[in-house]
Amino acid sequence: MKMSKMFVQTLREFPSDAEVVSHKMLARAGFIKKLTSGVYNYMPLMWRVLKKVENIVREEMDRAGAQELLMPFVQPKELWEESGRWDAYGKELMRLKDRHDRIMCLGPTHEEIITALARDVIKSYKQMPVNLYQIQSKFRDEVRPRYGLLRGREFIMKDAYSFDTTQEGLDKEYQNMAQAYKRIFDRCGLETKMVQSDSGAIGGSVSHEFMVITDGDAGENDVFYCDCDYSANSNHAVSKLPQAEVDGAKYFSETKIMDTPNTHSIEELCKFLNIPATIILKSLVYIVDKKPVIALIRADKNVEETKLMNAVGGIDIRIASSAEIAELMAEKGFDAVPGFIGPKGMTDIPIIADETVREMKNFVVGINQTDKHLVGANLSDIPTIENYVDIRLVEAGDFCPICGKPLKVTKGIEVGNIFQLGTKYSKPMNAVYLDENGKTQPYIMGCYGIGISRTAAAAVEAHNDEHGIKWPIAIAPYHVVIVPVNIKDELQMKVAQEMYDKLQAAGVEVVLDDRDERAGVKFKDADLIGFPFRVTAGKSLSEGFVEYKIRETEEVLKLTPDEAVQDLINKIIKK
RNA sequence: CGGAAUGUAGCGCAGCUUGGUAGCGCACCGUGUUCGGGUCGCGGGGGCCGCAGGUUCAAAUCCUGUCAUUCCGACCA
Repeated sequence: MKMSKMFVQTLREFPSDAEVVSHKMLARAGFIKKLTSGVYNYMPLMWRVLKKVENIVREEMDRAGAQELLMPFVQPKELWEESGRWDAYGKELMRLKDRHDRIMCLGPTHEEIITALARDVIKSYKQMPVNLYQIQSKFRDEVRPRYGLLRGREFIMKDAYSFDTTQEGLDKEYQNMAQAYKRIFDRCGLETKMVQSDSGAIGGSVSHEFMVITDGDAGENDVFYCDCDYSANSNHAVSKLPQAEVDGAKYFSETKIMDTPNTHSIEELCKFLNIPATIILKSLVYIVDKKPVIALIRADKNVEETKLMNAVGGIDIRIASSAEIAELMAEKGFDAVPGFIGPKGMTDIPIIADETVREMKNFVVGINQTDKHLVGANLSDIPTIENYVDIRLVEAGDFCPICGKPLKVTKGIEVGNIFQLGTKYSKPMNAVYLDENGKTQPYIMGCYGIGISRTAAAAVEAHNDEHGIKWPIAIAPYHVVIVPVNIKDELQMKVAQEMYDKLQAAGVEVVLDDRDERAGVKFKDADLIGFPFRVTAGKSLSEGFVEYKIRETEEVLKLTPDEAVQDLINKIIKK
């Protein structure tokens, strides 16, 4: 490729709407151009990168025994009603009408479609196991698109779906996919962690996310991990806690109601009573699927909302507003403001207690009276708790649940995920086969996603410096740029052209920067675009050398043109 | 969906307070100059000042509405 012909425009400055480094770099280097919020044109350089990621994914999926197909991007409402997700999925599902007023949606994922397809084709246990995948654009109408390709509304995704007759079969395929994912991200030059996670709206039980670990702003998820291999997303992490004072006996000799004026926060209450937060039972009101839920937890800890939501089997959760709390109090015949709420009298409302509550004794708890708390209370003094569930948000410094060492926390970008769906879709959609005994059974399903465009952006997050991108070789748009410093210098151009021809003949993807620009411009663009290698034909040609620069390490070698060509062929083609 | 800001040329911005010929830098075209880290000069082209109303002799500028974009929060792969 001649640089003079390339459809690309690098910018002198970063676009003002870019926040994270991958977005800034990709926009400035001419890889992407925004069409509208969260929707981007993939320019030729970007498309080359995306195709490379796709091909790695494709090769590894095929190698793992999966088969590629392509499903429709526009989907009918009816299938989503069958699975129950038409109402459950929320506003991210982009809904639209066709000319006959039939209601459709743009595919944010394809469980419904693949399940419907499978039930038409897979009639017998003999047709399984099977794993089907596709690579295509998805659309999710995100509330707030941002971070360029990391969180677009339209994005490219690989999604795979497996069908098995047994849980053992699913387990096996799940491991198979986990290994394929490891290979895929390794080949893309990305270091990832496989972490336990919540399965969110897709549903199911077991799931893991593949996270690119980054210290940049773009890491959206907290990942807790330990030297011993344990790692989990914050919405799924569990931990052991250090010993804490959980018996308030030395502060309270009897159980009684005490005046605690103006103690609206735990901090104020601690100060007023001169006690640690570990002997306060905190009561929080959440709204899960529009209905109130009370969460109880030791007051020095915080509730992890996804865990709480799962504990009551909901699909949507938020903390209650003070108006909603007031309404709830009025309904139950109390008159208390936040800060004095407690489980007392909360009949017909789910009360979920965290594991930390179990061992508390002689503690302080709200009793739904403003400016009062019950002190020296015990579990027998509050409504019977039927279920103790871990709903606690893990914090750095908590101890690893496996080995007991302190957990560390880091930020990660989720680039892939794997879920065990079980019969979550096959059952409601009546997607069944006949087993060996001629009995009808639902498929046991799994699903496996990789964000293709997000992976490319994550690679930029992980590989850049102040000058621009440093693409890993496997997904770089081109391997090498050859820069004749002055295109009017016949020797420089001749050597550059010869190297270009040889590299191209050997299968190296090479760009010849034949633009009539000053050296500085070409060097800046080469760094910005992020070619892994740059070969400069310039003044040292008088001594018979070209300059050979490795973008990743900034290492510069003086080689003869033939040596440079050979070295590149060795590194890129023969690797 | 709550809070905040911004819409002026492909990109980055000024002008708006105090209404009166639409500007600057980069990019683009022509030309000369320079030639190893975003040269320098001269000459050009390109804008319904987001959109719609209103006030006014006159609106990028003032008023109202609307749309879009971005940031913080909540949510989310």
